[in-house]
Amino acid sequence: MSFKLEPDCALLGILMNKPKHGYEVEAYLSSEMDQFWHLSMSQVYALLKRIEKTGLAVSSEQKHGNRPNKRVFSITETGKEKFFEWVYSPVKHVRDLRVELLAKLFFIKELKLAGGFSFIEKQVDVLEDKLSLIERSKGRNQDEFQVLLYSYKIGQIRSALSWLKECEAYFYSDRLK
Amino acid sequence: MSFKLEPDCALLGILMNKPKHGYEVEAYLSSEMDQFWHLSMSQVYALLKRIEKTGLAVSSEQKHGNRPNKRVFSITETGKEKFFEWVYSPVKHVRDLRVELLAKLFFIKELKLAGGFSFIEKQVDVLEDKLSLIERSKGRNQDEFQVLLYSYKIGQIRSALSWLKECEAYFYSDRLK
DNA sequence: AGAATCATGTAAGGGGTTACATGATTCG
DNA sequence: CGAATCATGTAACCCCTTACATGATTCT
Repeated sequence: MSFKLEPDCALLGILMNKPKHGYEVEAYLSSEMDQFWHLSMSQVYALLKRIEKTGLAVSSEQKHGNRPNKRVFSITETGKEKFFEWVYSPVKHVRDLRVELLAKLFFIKELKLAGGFSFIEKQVDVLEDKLSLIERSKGRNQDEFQVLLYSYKIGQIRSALSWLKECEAYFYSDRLK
Repeated sequence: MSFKLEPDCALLGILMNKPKHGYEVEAYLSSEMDQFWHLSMSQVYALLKRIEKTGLAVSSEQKHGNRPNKRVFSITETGKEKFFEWVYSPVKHVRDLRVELLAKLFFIKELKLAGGFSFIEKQVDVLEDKLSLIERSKGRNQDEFQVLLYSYKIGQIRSALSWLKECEAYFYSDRLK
């Protein structure tokens, strides 16, 4: 893992349905995902280049009239594997819920992938483990400031857990898969 | 503002009590602040250099025996102004509560600064404004996914707000200042 | 005619991480 | 005697942001 996975995997998700060129990817991002994630034009091109370099996608030029060529990126088999591995892995840190977990949920819904319900269960487990670890540490600790920090984390995790219940409702239709 | 304020201002806080050299700053960081914030040795040296370049601190070499010289950094008047401005400003984003707000609270307590209680009030106001904005947007919005995102944010802010009540208790002694 | 959209990038610059380089002293 | 601590940095590398450069087409 030589690069940060998050933005690359999300772009892979965008290429899952059909091959797209940079401008198209950006258009998709800003119309469908802008609510929770944003990438600049330049960054999209840079990431697509990186994704190609690491073998997760391949590109080919498409001519159209005398306008500049489009460089169309298609996801490879390796890319698909990477994407599925990513999309079904719960995030490890609470700070990654807002963007990365949202992105995963988005793709599971958007690409009509199976297992959304059980994916959320996995994320719940991760957070519950974290919660009980912190609660135990808090009990053992006397430092007032440290206790304040633990309280913060506990609050954030509890609120995330009850939000995940809402997410389960959103994925209710996948329940039997 | 040509640089990210957060780490620089925190280092300024460490220099507030007395001048320190790089190694000492790092030692302070890892013994007192490591619970919520970490900087590598190299990064400490780099940041101190930057702080000096921007006039927030000055350094002088101190010889001691035949060991390598210490470069001791002292905060300047400009640096102090910057620090006070930073330390009493509430953070604008929920994502900055965990590290940056904690750091501010830490310094207010550690340096026995006045106004901790009212600082927390300011932070509460910022979050309440954000909360009511989001709640209004949520009411107007029909998209299920967007609503899920709003729910997440609302949950995080509510939990942060009730945590700030705990912080007020921690700063109770400053109440009359 | 001028603005927005389509379409692709490069360049410069800042931020941060990890590894590397150096060397004395002090503790166990 | 070897490990940890004291003490300072540089170099390489990756990530991301902003600004810049180019040029056709289509909408108003």
